[in-house]
Amino acid sequence: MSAASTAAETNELPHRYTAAYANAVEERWQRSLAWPDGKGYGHRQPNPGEPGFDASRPKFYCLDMFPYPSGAGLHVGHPEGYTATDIICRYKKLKGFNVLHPMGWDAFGLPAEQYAIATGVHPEVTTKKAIDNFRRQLQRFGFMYDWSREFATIDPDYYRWTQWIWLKAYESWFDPSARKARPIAELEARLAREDAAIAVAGGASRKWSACTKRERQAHLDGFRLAYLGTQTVNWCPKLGTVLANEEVIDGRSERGGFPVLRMPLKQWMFRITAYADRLLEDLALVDWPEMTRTLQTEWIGRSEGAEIRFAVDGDAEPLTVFTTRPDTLFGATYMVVAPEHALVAKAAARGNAELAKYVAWAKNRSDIDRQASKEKTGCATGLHAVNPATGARIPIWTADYVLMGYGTGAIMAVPAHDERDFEFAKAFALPIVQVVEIEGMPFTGEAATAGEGRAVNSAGAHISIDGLATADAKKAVIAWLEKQGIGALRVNYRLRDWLFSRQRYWGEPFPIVYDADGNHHPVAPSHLPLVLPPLADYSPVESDTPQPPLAKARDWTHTTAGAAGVDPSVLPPATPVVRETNTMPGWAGSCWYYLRYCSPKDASHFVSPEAERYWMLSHRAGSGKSGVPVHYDPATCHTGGVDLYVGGSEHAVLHCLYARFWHKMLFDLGHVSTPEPFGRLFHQGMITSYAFQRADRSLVPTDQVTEVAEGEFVETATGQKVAQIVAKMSKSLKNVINPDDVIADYGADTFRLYEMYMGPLEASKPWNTRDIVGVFRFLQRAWRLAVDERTGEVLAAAQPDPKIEKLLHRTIHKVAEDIEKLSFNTAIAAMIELVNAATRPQSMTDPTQGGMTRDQLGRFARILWPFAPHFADELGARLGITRGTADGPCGGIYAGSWPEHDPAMLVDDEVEMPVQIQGKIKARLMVPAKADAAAVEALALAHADVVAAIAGRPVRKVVVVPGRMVNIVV
RNA sequence: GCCGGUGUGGCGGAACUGGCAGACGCAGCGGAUUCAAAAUCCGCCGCCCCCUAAAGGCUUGCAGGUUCGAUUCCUGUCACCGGCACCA
Repeated sequence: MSAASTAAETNELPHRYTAAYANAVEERWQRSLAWPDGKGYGHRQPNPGEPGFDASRPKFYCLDMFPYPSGAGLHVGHPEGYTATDIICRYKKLKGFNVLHPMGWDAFGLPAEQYAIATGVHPEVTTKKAIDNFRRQLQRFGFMYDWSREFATIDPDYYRWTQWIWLKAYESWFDPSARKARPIAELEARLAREDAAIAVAGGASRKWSACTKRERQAHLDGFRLAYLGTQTVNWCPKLGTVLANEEVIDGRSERGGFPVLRMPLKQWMFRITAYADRLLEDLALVDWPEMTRTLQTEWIGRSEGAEIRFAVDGDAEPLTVFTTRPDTLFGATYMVVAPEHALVAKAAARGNAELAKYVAWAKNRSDIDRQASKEKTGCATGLHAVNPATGARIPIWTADYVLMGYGTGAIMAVPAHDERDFEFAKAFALPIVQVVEIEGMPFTGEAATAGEGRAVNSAGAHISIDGLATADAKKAVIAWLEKQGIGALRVNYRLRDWLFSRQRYWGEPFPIVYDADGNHHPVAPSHLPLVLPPLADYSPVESDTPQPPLAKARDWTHTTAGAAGVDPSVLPPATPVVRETNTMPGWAGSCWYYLRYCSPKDASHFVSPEAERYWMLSHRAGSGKSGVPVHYDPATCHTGGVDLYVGGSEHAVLHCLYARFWHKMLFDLGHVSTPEPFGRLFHQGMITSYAFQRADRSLVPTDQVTEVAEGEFVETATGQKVAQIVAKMSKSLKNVINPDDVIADYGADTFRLYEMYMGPLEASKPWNTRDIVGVFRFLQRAWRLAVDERTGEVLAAAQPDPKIEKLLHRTIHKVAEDIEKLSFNTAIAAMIELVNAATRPQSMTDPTQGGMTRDQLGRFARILWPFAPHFADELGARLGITRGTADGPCGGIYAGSWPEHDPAMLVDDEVEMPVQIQGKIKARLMVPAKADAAAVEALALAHADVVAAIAGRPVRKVVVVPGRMVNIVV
């Protein structure tokens, strides 16, 4: 299948565009455009204020999702998005934009650490090797990144600022009245000024001035955006680490089968829930795929309802629940609390053995198990609550279908109108009372009826809502609850605060120390970075209590406040302290990397304010403003951020939500100028591969299959027929394509063209090696059109062919339009059509006849340049239009030189119009493009074929769409 | 179960705002060139009916609807893919 030529051909046609020739051309251009420092090649984009910066040009910030360099190198999915962004960036350069297109490495995290533990090679070594390999591969594709801006998240110069941003969150709180983050010092000053009463340990409250420093600190800690909180996690003592839910099966670790405990663990959290509403609202302002916005909306999961406090028999503390259906309060016949709920512990303390047993069982039941079996389980607590509407004494149960992490971890159960409550009531013989009548859904007692309707059986001594529609009933109940002081309107979110600690080595250390009393204190920003200490043994510790690997670095963890860099006003320098040994999760570094690219070398800011403003802030199209805005103005500015962000939809929720959260914090604190990080987001589809499937749906590796006939495959060993299907590429199926091999066989330009020609960028599509030759032949044909394969001389027509000139204008127009739409497959199709039309027939012996003129070839080279840059640069050089120096604005073809097209060339004088009768085409007719409807109708009705088809029937109606078609109804 | 997406020739795909379905590429077939082959150039190429051709009929997952006209809009339905999943 190799496109390599034979030796004989090479001798005869030394300038034939073969794979070897393409590779030589590509490597030569990559060398000739290389920067003297050897750090890359291509386009270096200066910042405002730097030499060579042109303020008159518009800006375009285009970003690829941060790659995680694995030891396996690039797979064919990586270059798909990267080629797309390279095309649009090169196009924007030809259109005269200042283009920021950076690349770097997301290099902390679990995969590298697991690999290191398995191989015994330090993650720093393997990670750096993987980065070097990734960079080499990306450069071989000819992607014109600004390599002068490259960095990795593991660089101390970078994670210094990751730690700095985390400290900003630590030092801030969310002010609900202003709906934004503010320095916590402002809160502290206000509390002192107002001498506010604050809650202190033991449930008492005390004036600020009467509180101890500790009490004040504890109060403030409850407001921090980065705070120490407790969350139930899957802890595996044997593995010495926390496990994700999907890594736990039947209470045991997926790997090794070791017992896993669900235990509460104190860890660093982010108060992302404070931003839930803004994260939701601002989704309306960004140009993102509808699907992604929907996913984030559902992830945040806003729901409106009420909080209701039920009095508990024999307990001063009420039981608070959240419900979206306060109108069904009369139907609440029992209560359920999560097994982790504080009330359960109180009840169990009375010596209820059965309850204790149930709770112990439920607590260790993993989420996976709960999902596998939705059979209702539970246990009565022996406690009772009072339904405030009916005054009835109702039992309080505990059951694991109520989740501690949502709402208040407690519900009022309305079995008549909630499927889950109904199942539970049936299982434990609890009373069921209908309180809503739904049209078309009579309540029979056989099943719950969920939905809106009218309240029934809802009249009591204190409140009556009978007959009210659900919406009104809700309002009435909430108003009554508020008046009684036992409830209120409340908004609840599915989104939970973000667990930000990992018991792992390969991550950013937290700039935090603890004193002897366990109080935490920040490291002063001036002492950053807090460098990850080198550790020879970074494998997890087997233990019943979490002991992160960093705990082994005793010399590092045990230090003094002064040595750690704690401000002397906070702790005296000689105070012994212990460092935080958890590290940040893999997400940390990717939450703000797009900002660092704006000024990657700035030693005094995480991003230079001027650079940040230039690249991130812009006026909205049609706002009538131009130039760089001074500050964000919602009336005239774009929501902001990166102009085009391209990456897979697997990051649609977590990464894109976390980054938005960080960005909004920084925006509130005045460190960035836009409310959103990514103005426009696009997901490229997945590149799949063919795989083979037996009749029983099991899969067969590709190398164990033989094609016996066109499209017919059998398993080689058994001769059984197998079906060809589309599947993800995987090592086990042996259907993985290595980009290096494809480049060797066809060259990088062909690879780029093939991936863009496969189909729409957003669609997932199967790799088919057989199809690559199509775009390779296109390049060969284009080369042959312009260059003599024997001599290497340019072959140009002396005179332009008017038909080709017209087609060239149309192609220029279409390619520009399609690039703007990211419709690269159709842009390439248009260029193929142009080249096919201009190709000389074999019978044409005089090369100055046919083909294109030098000028036409030059314009063609420019529109091809974004797609196949090496080819276009080589052609451009032969035509004398390529500068070919490393520091040119584009490296190759000139910036701002996208060819003009003449709009007059896009219209035809005469058009062919089909004539339909009853919607079926019966004739075709050539009419002047400007002909009016009446004239076209007359021409159509006079046409011989039309007359014959009408066959004397009366014409009832004639529809004429000028320039399109004629439809005659008889 | 819920939400979202996608279904077009042998294959990947194209089609503006409801207006000629199948651009372009692959595969296949035929021809020119060649001693021959490769490469190249030219042409054919949705399905059915048919010896062939003309003519005709059918065709955008399936069944309906709206319309002069539907791949496009609406209703129902099937299949596949993705996400969420006891969220009160």
